[in-house]
Amino acid sequence: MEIAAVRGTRDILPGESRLWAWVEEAARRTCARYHYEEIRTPIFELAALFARGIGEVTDIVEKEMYTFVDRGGRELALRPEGTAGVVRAVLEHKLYAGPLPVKLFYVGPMFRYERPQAGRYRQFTQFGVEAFGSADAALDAEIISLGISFLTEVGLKEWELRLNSIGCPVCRGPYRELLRSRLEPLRHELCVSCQQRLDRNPLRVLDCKEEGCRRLTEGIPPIDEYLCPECRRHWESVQEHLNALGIPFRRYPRLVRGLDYYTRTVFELVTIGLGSQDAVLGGGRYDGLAEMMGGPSVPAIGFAAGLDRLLLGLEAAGTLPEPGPEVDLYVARVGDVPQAQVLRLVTELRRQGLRVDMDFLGRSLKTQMKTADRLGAVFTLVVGEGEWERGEVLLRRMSDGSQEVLPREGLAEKVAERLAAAQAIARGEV
RNA sequence: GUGAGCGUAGCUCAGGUGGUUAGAGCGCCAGGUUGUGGCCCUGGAGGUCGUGGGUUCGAGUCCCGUCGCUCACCCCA
Repeated sequence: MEIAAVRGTRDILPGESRLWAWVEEAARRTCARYHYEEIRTPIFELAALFARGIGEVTDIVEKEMYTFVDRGGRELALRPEGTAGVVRAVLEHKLYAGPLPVKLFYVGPMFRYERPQAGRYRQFTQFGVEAFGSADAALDAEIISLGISFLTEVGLKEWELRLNSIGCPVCRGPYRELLRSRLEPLRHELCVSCQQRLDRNPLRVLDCKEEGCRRLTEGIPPIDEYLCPECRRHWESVQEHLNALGIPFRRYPRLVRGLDYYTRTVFELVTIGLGSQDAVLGGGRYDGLAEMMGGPSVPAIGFAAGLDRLLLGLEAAGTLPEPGPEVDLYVARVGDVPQAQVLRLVTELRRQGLRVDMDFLGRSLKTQMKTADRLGAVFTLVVGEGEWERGEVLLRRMSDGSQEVLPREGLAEKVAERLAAAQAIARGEV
């Protein structure tokens, strides 16, 4: 086999796929509780959408997009994140003209051309939430609360909420200039990438991990001391709401995030045990994005959670759910019973709603039992020559090995009864 | 794009200083019980040692290239 899954992509095999279904269900359940509804947007869009939405000078747009030209000459790109497409859809369908706020979520694959490493893939899956049409700080708190509810729902207990406000264009301008004027004289002492950041997006110097850069920026007052009155009020209100909800957070002045569209609130939920890719959920407010994309001014806030990363974190924490039984019933065939009749019986049982499998390899009873055991079958139905000729089958309860002979007629109902009883006992209800 | 580490059975890995038929555990299949799972025992199948070249009487082992994977930087979920 010389053809393998391409770099940065991977197959989710049975065993892991059940975990994905479980995480996505948790996301859907959580969204339902907060009344956020699902939106499904295309996996590819015009490349210009992302350039305009995310920012021309971001790494994502400059070097990480999967772009291609289709047969019609359109410049397209696989979506590198979810927000731009959702905003496009909201504008295109004028959802902002309906009941507000518009509260949406999505789950699906995103694509970025980066070097893969732990918790980072070229195709990865994000669960994201966006709310449009309100600048109320209570909505910021709701979104953050939703994010935490989701993490709680999947059993992630160790997290830290990092929170900051990066203001609006009005207050960010002067602060950017302050940064420039303070750092320009020290330019040669900054790391190479920070020297570039100084020209392009000075805010990003703040979250550089280089020790040297950190020291140089230590004395600079945090951005939240430079917020305009409206942004300051919003920032304080967000914190008050979180306090009222009992959600602990850490003010994190260095948190600025890399996407251009953020305004005011930015936040990150980080987890432990994930190496350097520990941010499992991140987002913020983007009040200017709709307008930047040619629509009316629609304030909005959202987050995206990396599900690949989240699953890694849960695995590291050892809190993933145990696999349950794969079938309710395994049907074992012994002797000269025609396979066609067994298949028919199995199909009847399945039509009753039971989860049933059977042997297709003509293996020994012992091996079939072993298979039933491995699948976690609650019962094994032994279809043997003798009983079959008398119109009977043998039902074995795997937990204790007890067996009973049942008539072939009306079997599905009987098995369903026994199964319900066994499951009630397993749940400790009896 | 930069740096480092690693490629041996389906999986996880052993294989001092080069030496004959390349091993283990788990998994799979069969048997021990001619109709009964978990535990145990026996046997079996399964490997171009990533790949190409070089050194050598001889390379899984040493050298170089190449491909792949992993981790980190960058950035981000």
